[in-house]
Amino acid sequence: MIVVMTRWLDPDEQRTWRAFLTASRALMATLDRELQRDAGMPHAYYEILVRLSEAPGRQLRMSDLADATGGSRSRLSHAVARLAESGWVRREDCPTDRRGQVAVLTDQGFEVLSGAAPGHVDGVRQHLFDPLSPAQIDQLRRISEALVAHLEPDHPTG
Amino acid sequence: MIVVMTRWLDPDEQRTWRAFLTASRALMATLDRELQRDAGMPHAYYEILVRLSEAPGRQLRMSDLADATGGSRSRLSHAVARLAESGWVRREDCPTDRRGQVAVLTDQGFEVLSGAAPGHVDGVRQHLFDPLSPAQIDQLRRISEALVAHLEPDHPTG
DNA sequence: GACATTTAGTTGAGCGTTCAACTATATGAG
DNA sequence: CTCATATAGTTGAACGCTCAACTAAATGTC
Repeated sequence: MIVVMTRWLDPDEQRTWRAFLTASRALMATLDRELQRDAGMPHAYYEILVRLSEAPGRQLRMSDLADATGGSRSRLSHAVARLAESGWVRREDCPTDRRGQVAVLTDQGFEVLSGAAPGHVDGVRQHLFDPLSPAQIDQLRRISEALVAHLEPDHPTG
Repeated sequence: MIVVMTRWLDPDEQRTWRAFLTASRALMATLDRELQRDAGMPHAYYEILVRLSEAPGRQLRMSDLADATGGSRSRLSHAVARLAESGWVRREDCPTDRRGQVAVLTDQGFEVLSGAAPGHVDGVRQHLFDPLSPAQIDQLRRISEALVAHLEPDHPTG
């Protein structure tokens, strides 16, 4: 039996990891707080509305919506239930698969989204893009895509 | 009254923002799941133990610990209560400020941390550092530090 | 065509975070 | 010294997410 020793993070890696942790956490916390304050919804719910608004007919199968927003089916089920209570999303039976459900963005949901979007985009600009140079923005895209490509293969969906 | 139009994200910015969102979410979700599975605690709690283990006497004032882990005092209060239930952290009155509390890492807490650390570091390596080139790792540090510098100034602490 | 397996989605409990309200002590102004 | 204010920390409710267990319908196999 061979036990491979853990290679610890050297000071530079330590610094990178903690900076990344602090930055992404602070960024998400800030955007979440802004969205909660201005639109009364967390960022995760905003994203659901965005994906629906972009889909043909402003509707999407639950599974597709779950994949698009990168969460479990369970999470989406709860989230759509909540969004339906608010009147921003409506559920419909899927005509082609009797197990399926389709989430539909309501007109009211579209209104709310339209009201929230400008402020949110301003926030993303202010907190993410403005502090970075064009070169850094490009680097961030490549880095993120490399990480996604590496992580995606096997992520459980609950 | 002047209303400044929101400048929407162009396709490139859109792509960068979504990639970053997906990457950081998937990364944190993965590390969280691994830590929960291997050590029975979420990443946020692991971080609390790490900070305590690094402090002189393995102890820290609640406020300092809250700042170090980048969360609200309320969150820390709840978290330390939970960690104390597990026997990993102990509270003590602060000798110099009678309002104050000191969180102390217990020997058992140190053991648990020592057991969890190798697996977690492996995870960070595997999911964050391995997919990136040395240049990208350097870029990520600079980008993260720029974002932190821009965000830190005013973040409410609840 | 019957039966095992897979897929779609829901449900409820448990947990961690947020928010607002609160207690208690420390600090600063007059 | 006194009173207003600021700081340290806690508390409970509301909320969103995870996990495991579950129902129901679709698909593959013999």
